[in-house]
Amino acid sequence: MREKKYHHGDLKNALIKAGIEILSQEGISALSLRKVATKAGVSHAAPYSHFKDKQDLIASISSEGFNRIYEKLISRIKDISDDYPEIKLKEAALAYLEFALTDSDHFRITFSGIIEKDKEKYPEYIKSSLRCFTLVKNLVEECQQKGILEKCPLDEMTVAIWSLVHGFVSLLIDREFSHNLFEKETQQELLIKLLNKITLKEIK
Amino acid sequence: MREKKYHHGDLKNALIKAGIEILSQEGISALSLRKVATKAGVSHAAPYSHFKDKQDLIASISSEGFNRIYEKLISRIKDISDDYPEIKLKEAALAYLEFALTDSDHFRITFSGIIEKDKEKYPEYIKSSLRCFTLVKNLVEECQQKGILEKCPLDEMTVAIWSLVHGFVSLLIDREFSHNLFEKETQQELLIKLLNKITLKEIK
DNA sequence: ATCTAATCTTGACAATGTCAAGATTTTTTA
DNA sequence: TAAAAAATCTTGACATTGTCAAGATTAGAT
Repeated sequence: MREKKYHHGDLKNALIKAGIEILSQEGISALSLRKVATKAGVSHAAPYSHFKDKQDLIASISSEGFNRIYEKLISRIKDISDDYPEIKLKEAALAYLEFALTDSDHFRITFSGIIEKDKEKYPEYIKSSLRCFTLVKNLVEECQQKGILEKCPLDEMTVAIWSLVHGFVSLLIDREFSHNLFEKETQQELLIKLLNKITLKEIK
Repeated sequence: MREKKYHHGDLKNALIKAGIEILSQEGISALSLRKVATKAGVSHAAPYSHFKDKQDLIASISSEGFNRIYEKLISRIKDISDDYPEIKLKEAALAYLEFALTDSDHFRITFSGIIEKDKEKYPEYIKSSLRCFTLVKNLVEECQQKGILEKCPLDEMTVAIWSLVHGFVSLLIDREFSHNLFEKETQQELLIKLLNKITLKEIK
C-alpha cells in the first residue's frame, strides 16, 4: 500500500517544492496555501501541521531561494583557479543574473516575501541569506588581495558589489529599463560593464 | 447638503491616497480594495467605477510612487548650482534613500507591485517611471561633462548609478545587511561611500 | 500492546476580489 | 427645458483563500 499511505513521508519539503513550482509556472499571485496543498496531494489544511501559517511557508521558500543561489554560485566558480578571482566574481554575478531571470518570481519572493519586521522569527532564513553574503564577501576579499578591487573595509566593498548586481538584476526583471535601450548588447555584457566601473583592472 | 452628496467628486484620487495611507500605516499585506473603499467613505464595489480591478489601482499607486520620488528629487536639487553636479547626484541619492526608508511599502509596491508582463497595459506607469529615469540621466550627463563620472555611453552610466543606489536601498529595507554591520556609520554615509566607488572625483 | 504525539481530513467562518442588477446623479442631446 | 444617455455609486451574491477546531489515522515510545 505504498500508494495510499496516510502519512506523506516528507510533506514539508514536498510543500516547499510545490510552492516553488507554482511560482515558476503561474507566478506569485497564484501562490496560495490551498493550491500548494492540492499540488502535494493533501487536504487544504494539511500544511498547518508543518507551517504556522502562509508566511511561514514563504519563509521556507525564501530560504530555499538563497540555498539555490548559493549552490548555483558555488558550482559556477568551483573549478576556477584562485589566480583569477576576477573571473570568479564575474561568473558569480552572471549566475546571480541567471537565477533571477530563470526563476524571477522565486527570486522576488526570496528578497521581499517576508515582512521585514518579522525576519527575526525565521532564523533559518537569516542563516541562508548570511551564507550567501559570506560567499560574496570571500570572493570580494580575494579580489582585493589580488588588486582587482580597491582595498577598503571588506563589508563596505561587499555591499557595493552586491548592491550593484542586485540593483541591476532587480530593475531588469521589473522591466524598469526601456526595451529599446541596449538593443545590441546582451544583459550579460551590460552587467560586466557595470562591474568594471568598480574594479581596478578590467574584467573581460 | 454638501455633506451627503451621492457623488464623491474626486473618488479616484481619494482611493489612491487612501491606498497609500494604508501602505504606510499597515503595510502591503493590509492593502485590500474593500479597506481602501471604506477609508474613502464609499461602498466596497465603488472602486470598480474607476479601476478595472485591484491591479489597476496598484498601477496608479505605483505611478504616484514614481511621481513622489520625482518631486522629492527635484525639490532637493533645484537650488544647487550647476557648478557642483556631484552634489546634485549625492543629494538625489540621499533623497531616494529617504523615500525608501520613510515610505518603504509604497517604495516596494512601486517597483514590484505590477506584474512585469502586464506593464504595457499601464502607460501612465511607464510614463512616470521614464520621467524619473530621465531625471537621473540628466544628472549623470552633467557629472560626465564636468569630469565627475567616466565618459561612457550615457545610458550605461545611468544604469550603473541607478542600479547601485537602488540595490543598496532595496537590500537595506529588506534587511539583508546584518544589523551589527556598519554600526558606527549611518546609512547615508555608507551610500555616499558606495557612490564614490564609481565617481572619478570624491563626493563628500 | 497501549499510550502519546505527530500527521492528516473534514467542516466551518471571515475576509477578500469580483460581478450583476439596480438606484442616483450628471451630462448630453434634441 | 425635458428626455435620454452616460457616469457614478450601492446592494447583494459568489468563489477563492487563510485559518482554526474537532476528530480520525498513523508512527513511535514506553
